[in-house]
Amino acid sequence: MASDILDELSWRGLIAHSTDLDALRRELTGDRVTLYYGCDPTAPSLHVGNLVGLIVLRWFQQAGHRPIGLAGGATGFIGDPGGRSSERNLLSEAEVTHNVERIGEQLARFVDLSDGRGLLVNNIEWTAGLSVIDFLRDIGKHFPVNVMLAKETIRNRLESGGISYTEFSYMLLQSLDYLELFRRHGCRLQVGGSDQWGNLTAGVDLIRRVEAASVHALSWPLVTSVTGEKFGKSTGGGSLWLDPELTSPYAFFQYWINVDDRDVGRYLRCFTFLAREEIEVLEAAAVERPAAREAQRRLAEEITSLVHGAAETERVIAASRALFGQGDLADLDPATLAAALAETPHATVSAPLPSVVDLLALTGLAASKSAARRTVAEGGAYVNNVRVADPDAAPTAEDLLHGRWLVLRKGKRSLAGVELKPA
RNA sequence: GGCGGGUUGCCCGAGUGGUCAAAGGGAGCGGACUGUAAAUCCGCCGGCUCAGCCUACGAUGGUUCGAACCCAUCACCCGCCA
Repeated sequence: MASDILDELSWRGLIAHSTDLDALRRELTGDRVTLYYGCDPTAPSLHVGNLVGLIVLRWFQQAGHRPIGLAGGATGFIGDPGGRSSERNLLSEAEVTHNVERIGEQLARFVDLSDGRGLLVNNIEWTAGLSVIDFLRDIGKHFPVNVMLAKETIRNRLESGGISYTEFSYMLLQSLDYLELFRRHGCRLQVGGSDQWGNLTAGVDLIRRVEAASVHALSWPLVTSVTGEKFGKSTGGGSLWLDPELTSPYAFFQYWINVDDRDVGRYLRCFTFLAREEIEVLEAAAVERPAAREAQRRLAEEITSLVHGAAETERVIAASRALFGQGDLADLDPATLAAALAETPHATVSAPLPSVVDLLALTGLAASKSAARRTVAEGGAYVNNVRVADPDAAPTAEDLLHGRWLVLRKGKRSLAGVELKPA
């Protein structure tokens, strides 16, 4: 049963590279294997880019193995040179500490930590007390610089303007993590995105040299959308965060609802735990009846409940159904309308209603009043689904739904609520 | 330490005294079309009290009627030399 894990991951498009796959498969069919995935605390939240890692950990846990989530309190200070063309800005200690805490909470939601079935660690534990001399003698000695220079991440940086010694050293720290987890917890597998492959194998090499042990690394392909690298960037341009404070569950849900038809099958495979047969049915449906958007709906529901829980997902679905439904907004009952608008960006205003331009800016639908003015001029502004022509006109009392609300829309899919505060 | 090159709007990148809120591309936004999709076409894309005004071309100061463009100083980046 547990032997199916690699096949499962492979079917889901989650295997890019691996060290000896057959040897890994043998280990996985035997005893419980301990594996780890690390995230650096570069922000106070993980984003969808890290979601694959969390999902992979859970797959392994479900297959009976023991996952370790690592929050990089130490590596977060250094900055991973991979995937970028220039140096990172260093974070302050307070930022890193705060971020580690938040990220730990998120990791804990995907990995069952009860009864030692999973672990949460911070690499500051074994690096804080490490002296420079010990580090250079015990770790640095095992890293041939010529090998490091050949790694793709380093090479890219050398070609695009250089790299500091600090970031150059990142690989050593990540390798040290693997070594420590091997020693402390018998960790024999590190998983990560394919951009981490160089760091993953560096750890494997270090363990072979120091401990004469053969351990494994497994990477998944970086998830991309058909239209290019903008995956994970929400339509507003920012990242899609897992933290509801940074990306509202409504916006999160909407992102997945709007996924391109060509991507939806792939995303169902790698971002959900739905059974193969079910995904195949959904993929077929997406081809045969694209208008129904069943696959996107299911994808959005699954991922949103994975990240934000079933209850929040119910609220978001209800809101989307109410606001994007065919019916007249005026027909929605007050409770439904209020609940729906609560999920969208919204603003509260008092007595004399502001102009449409002000409302667009106030709710954040438009980045500025100038942008709002443009939207109106372009015919993209709607109040209660009715296009607005005059940017300076203010909605009247008759426009208010149930005497209190306005549904503001920009374009086809950006909605916001406005509530009139009772005088 | 020396010499040379560079720093432009979300990103890339043109611009070397007025015609510059700054070419072009990408991203993004709106419209038409539609399926809260893609493709295509059209329009937009610094801010504001919007036929006008304000702020911007690494920072500061200067020359000039006038500077992203000239000069000086500083900061950072890149290359070559020591």
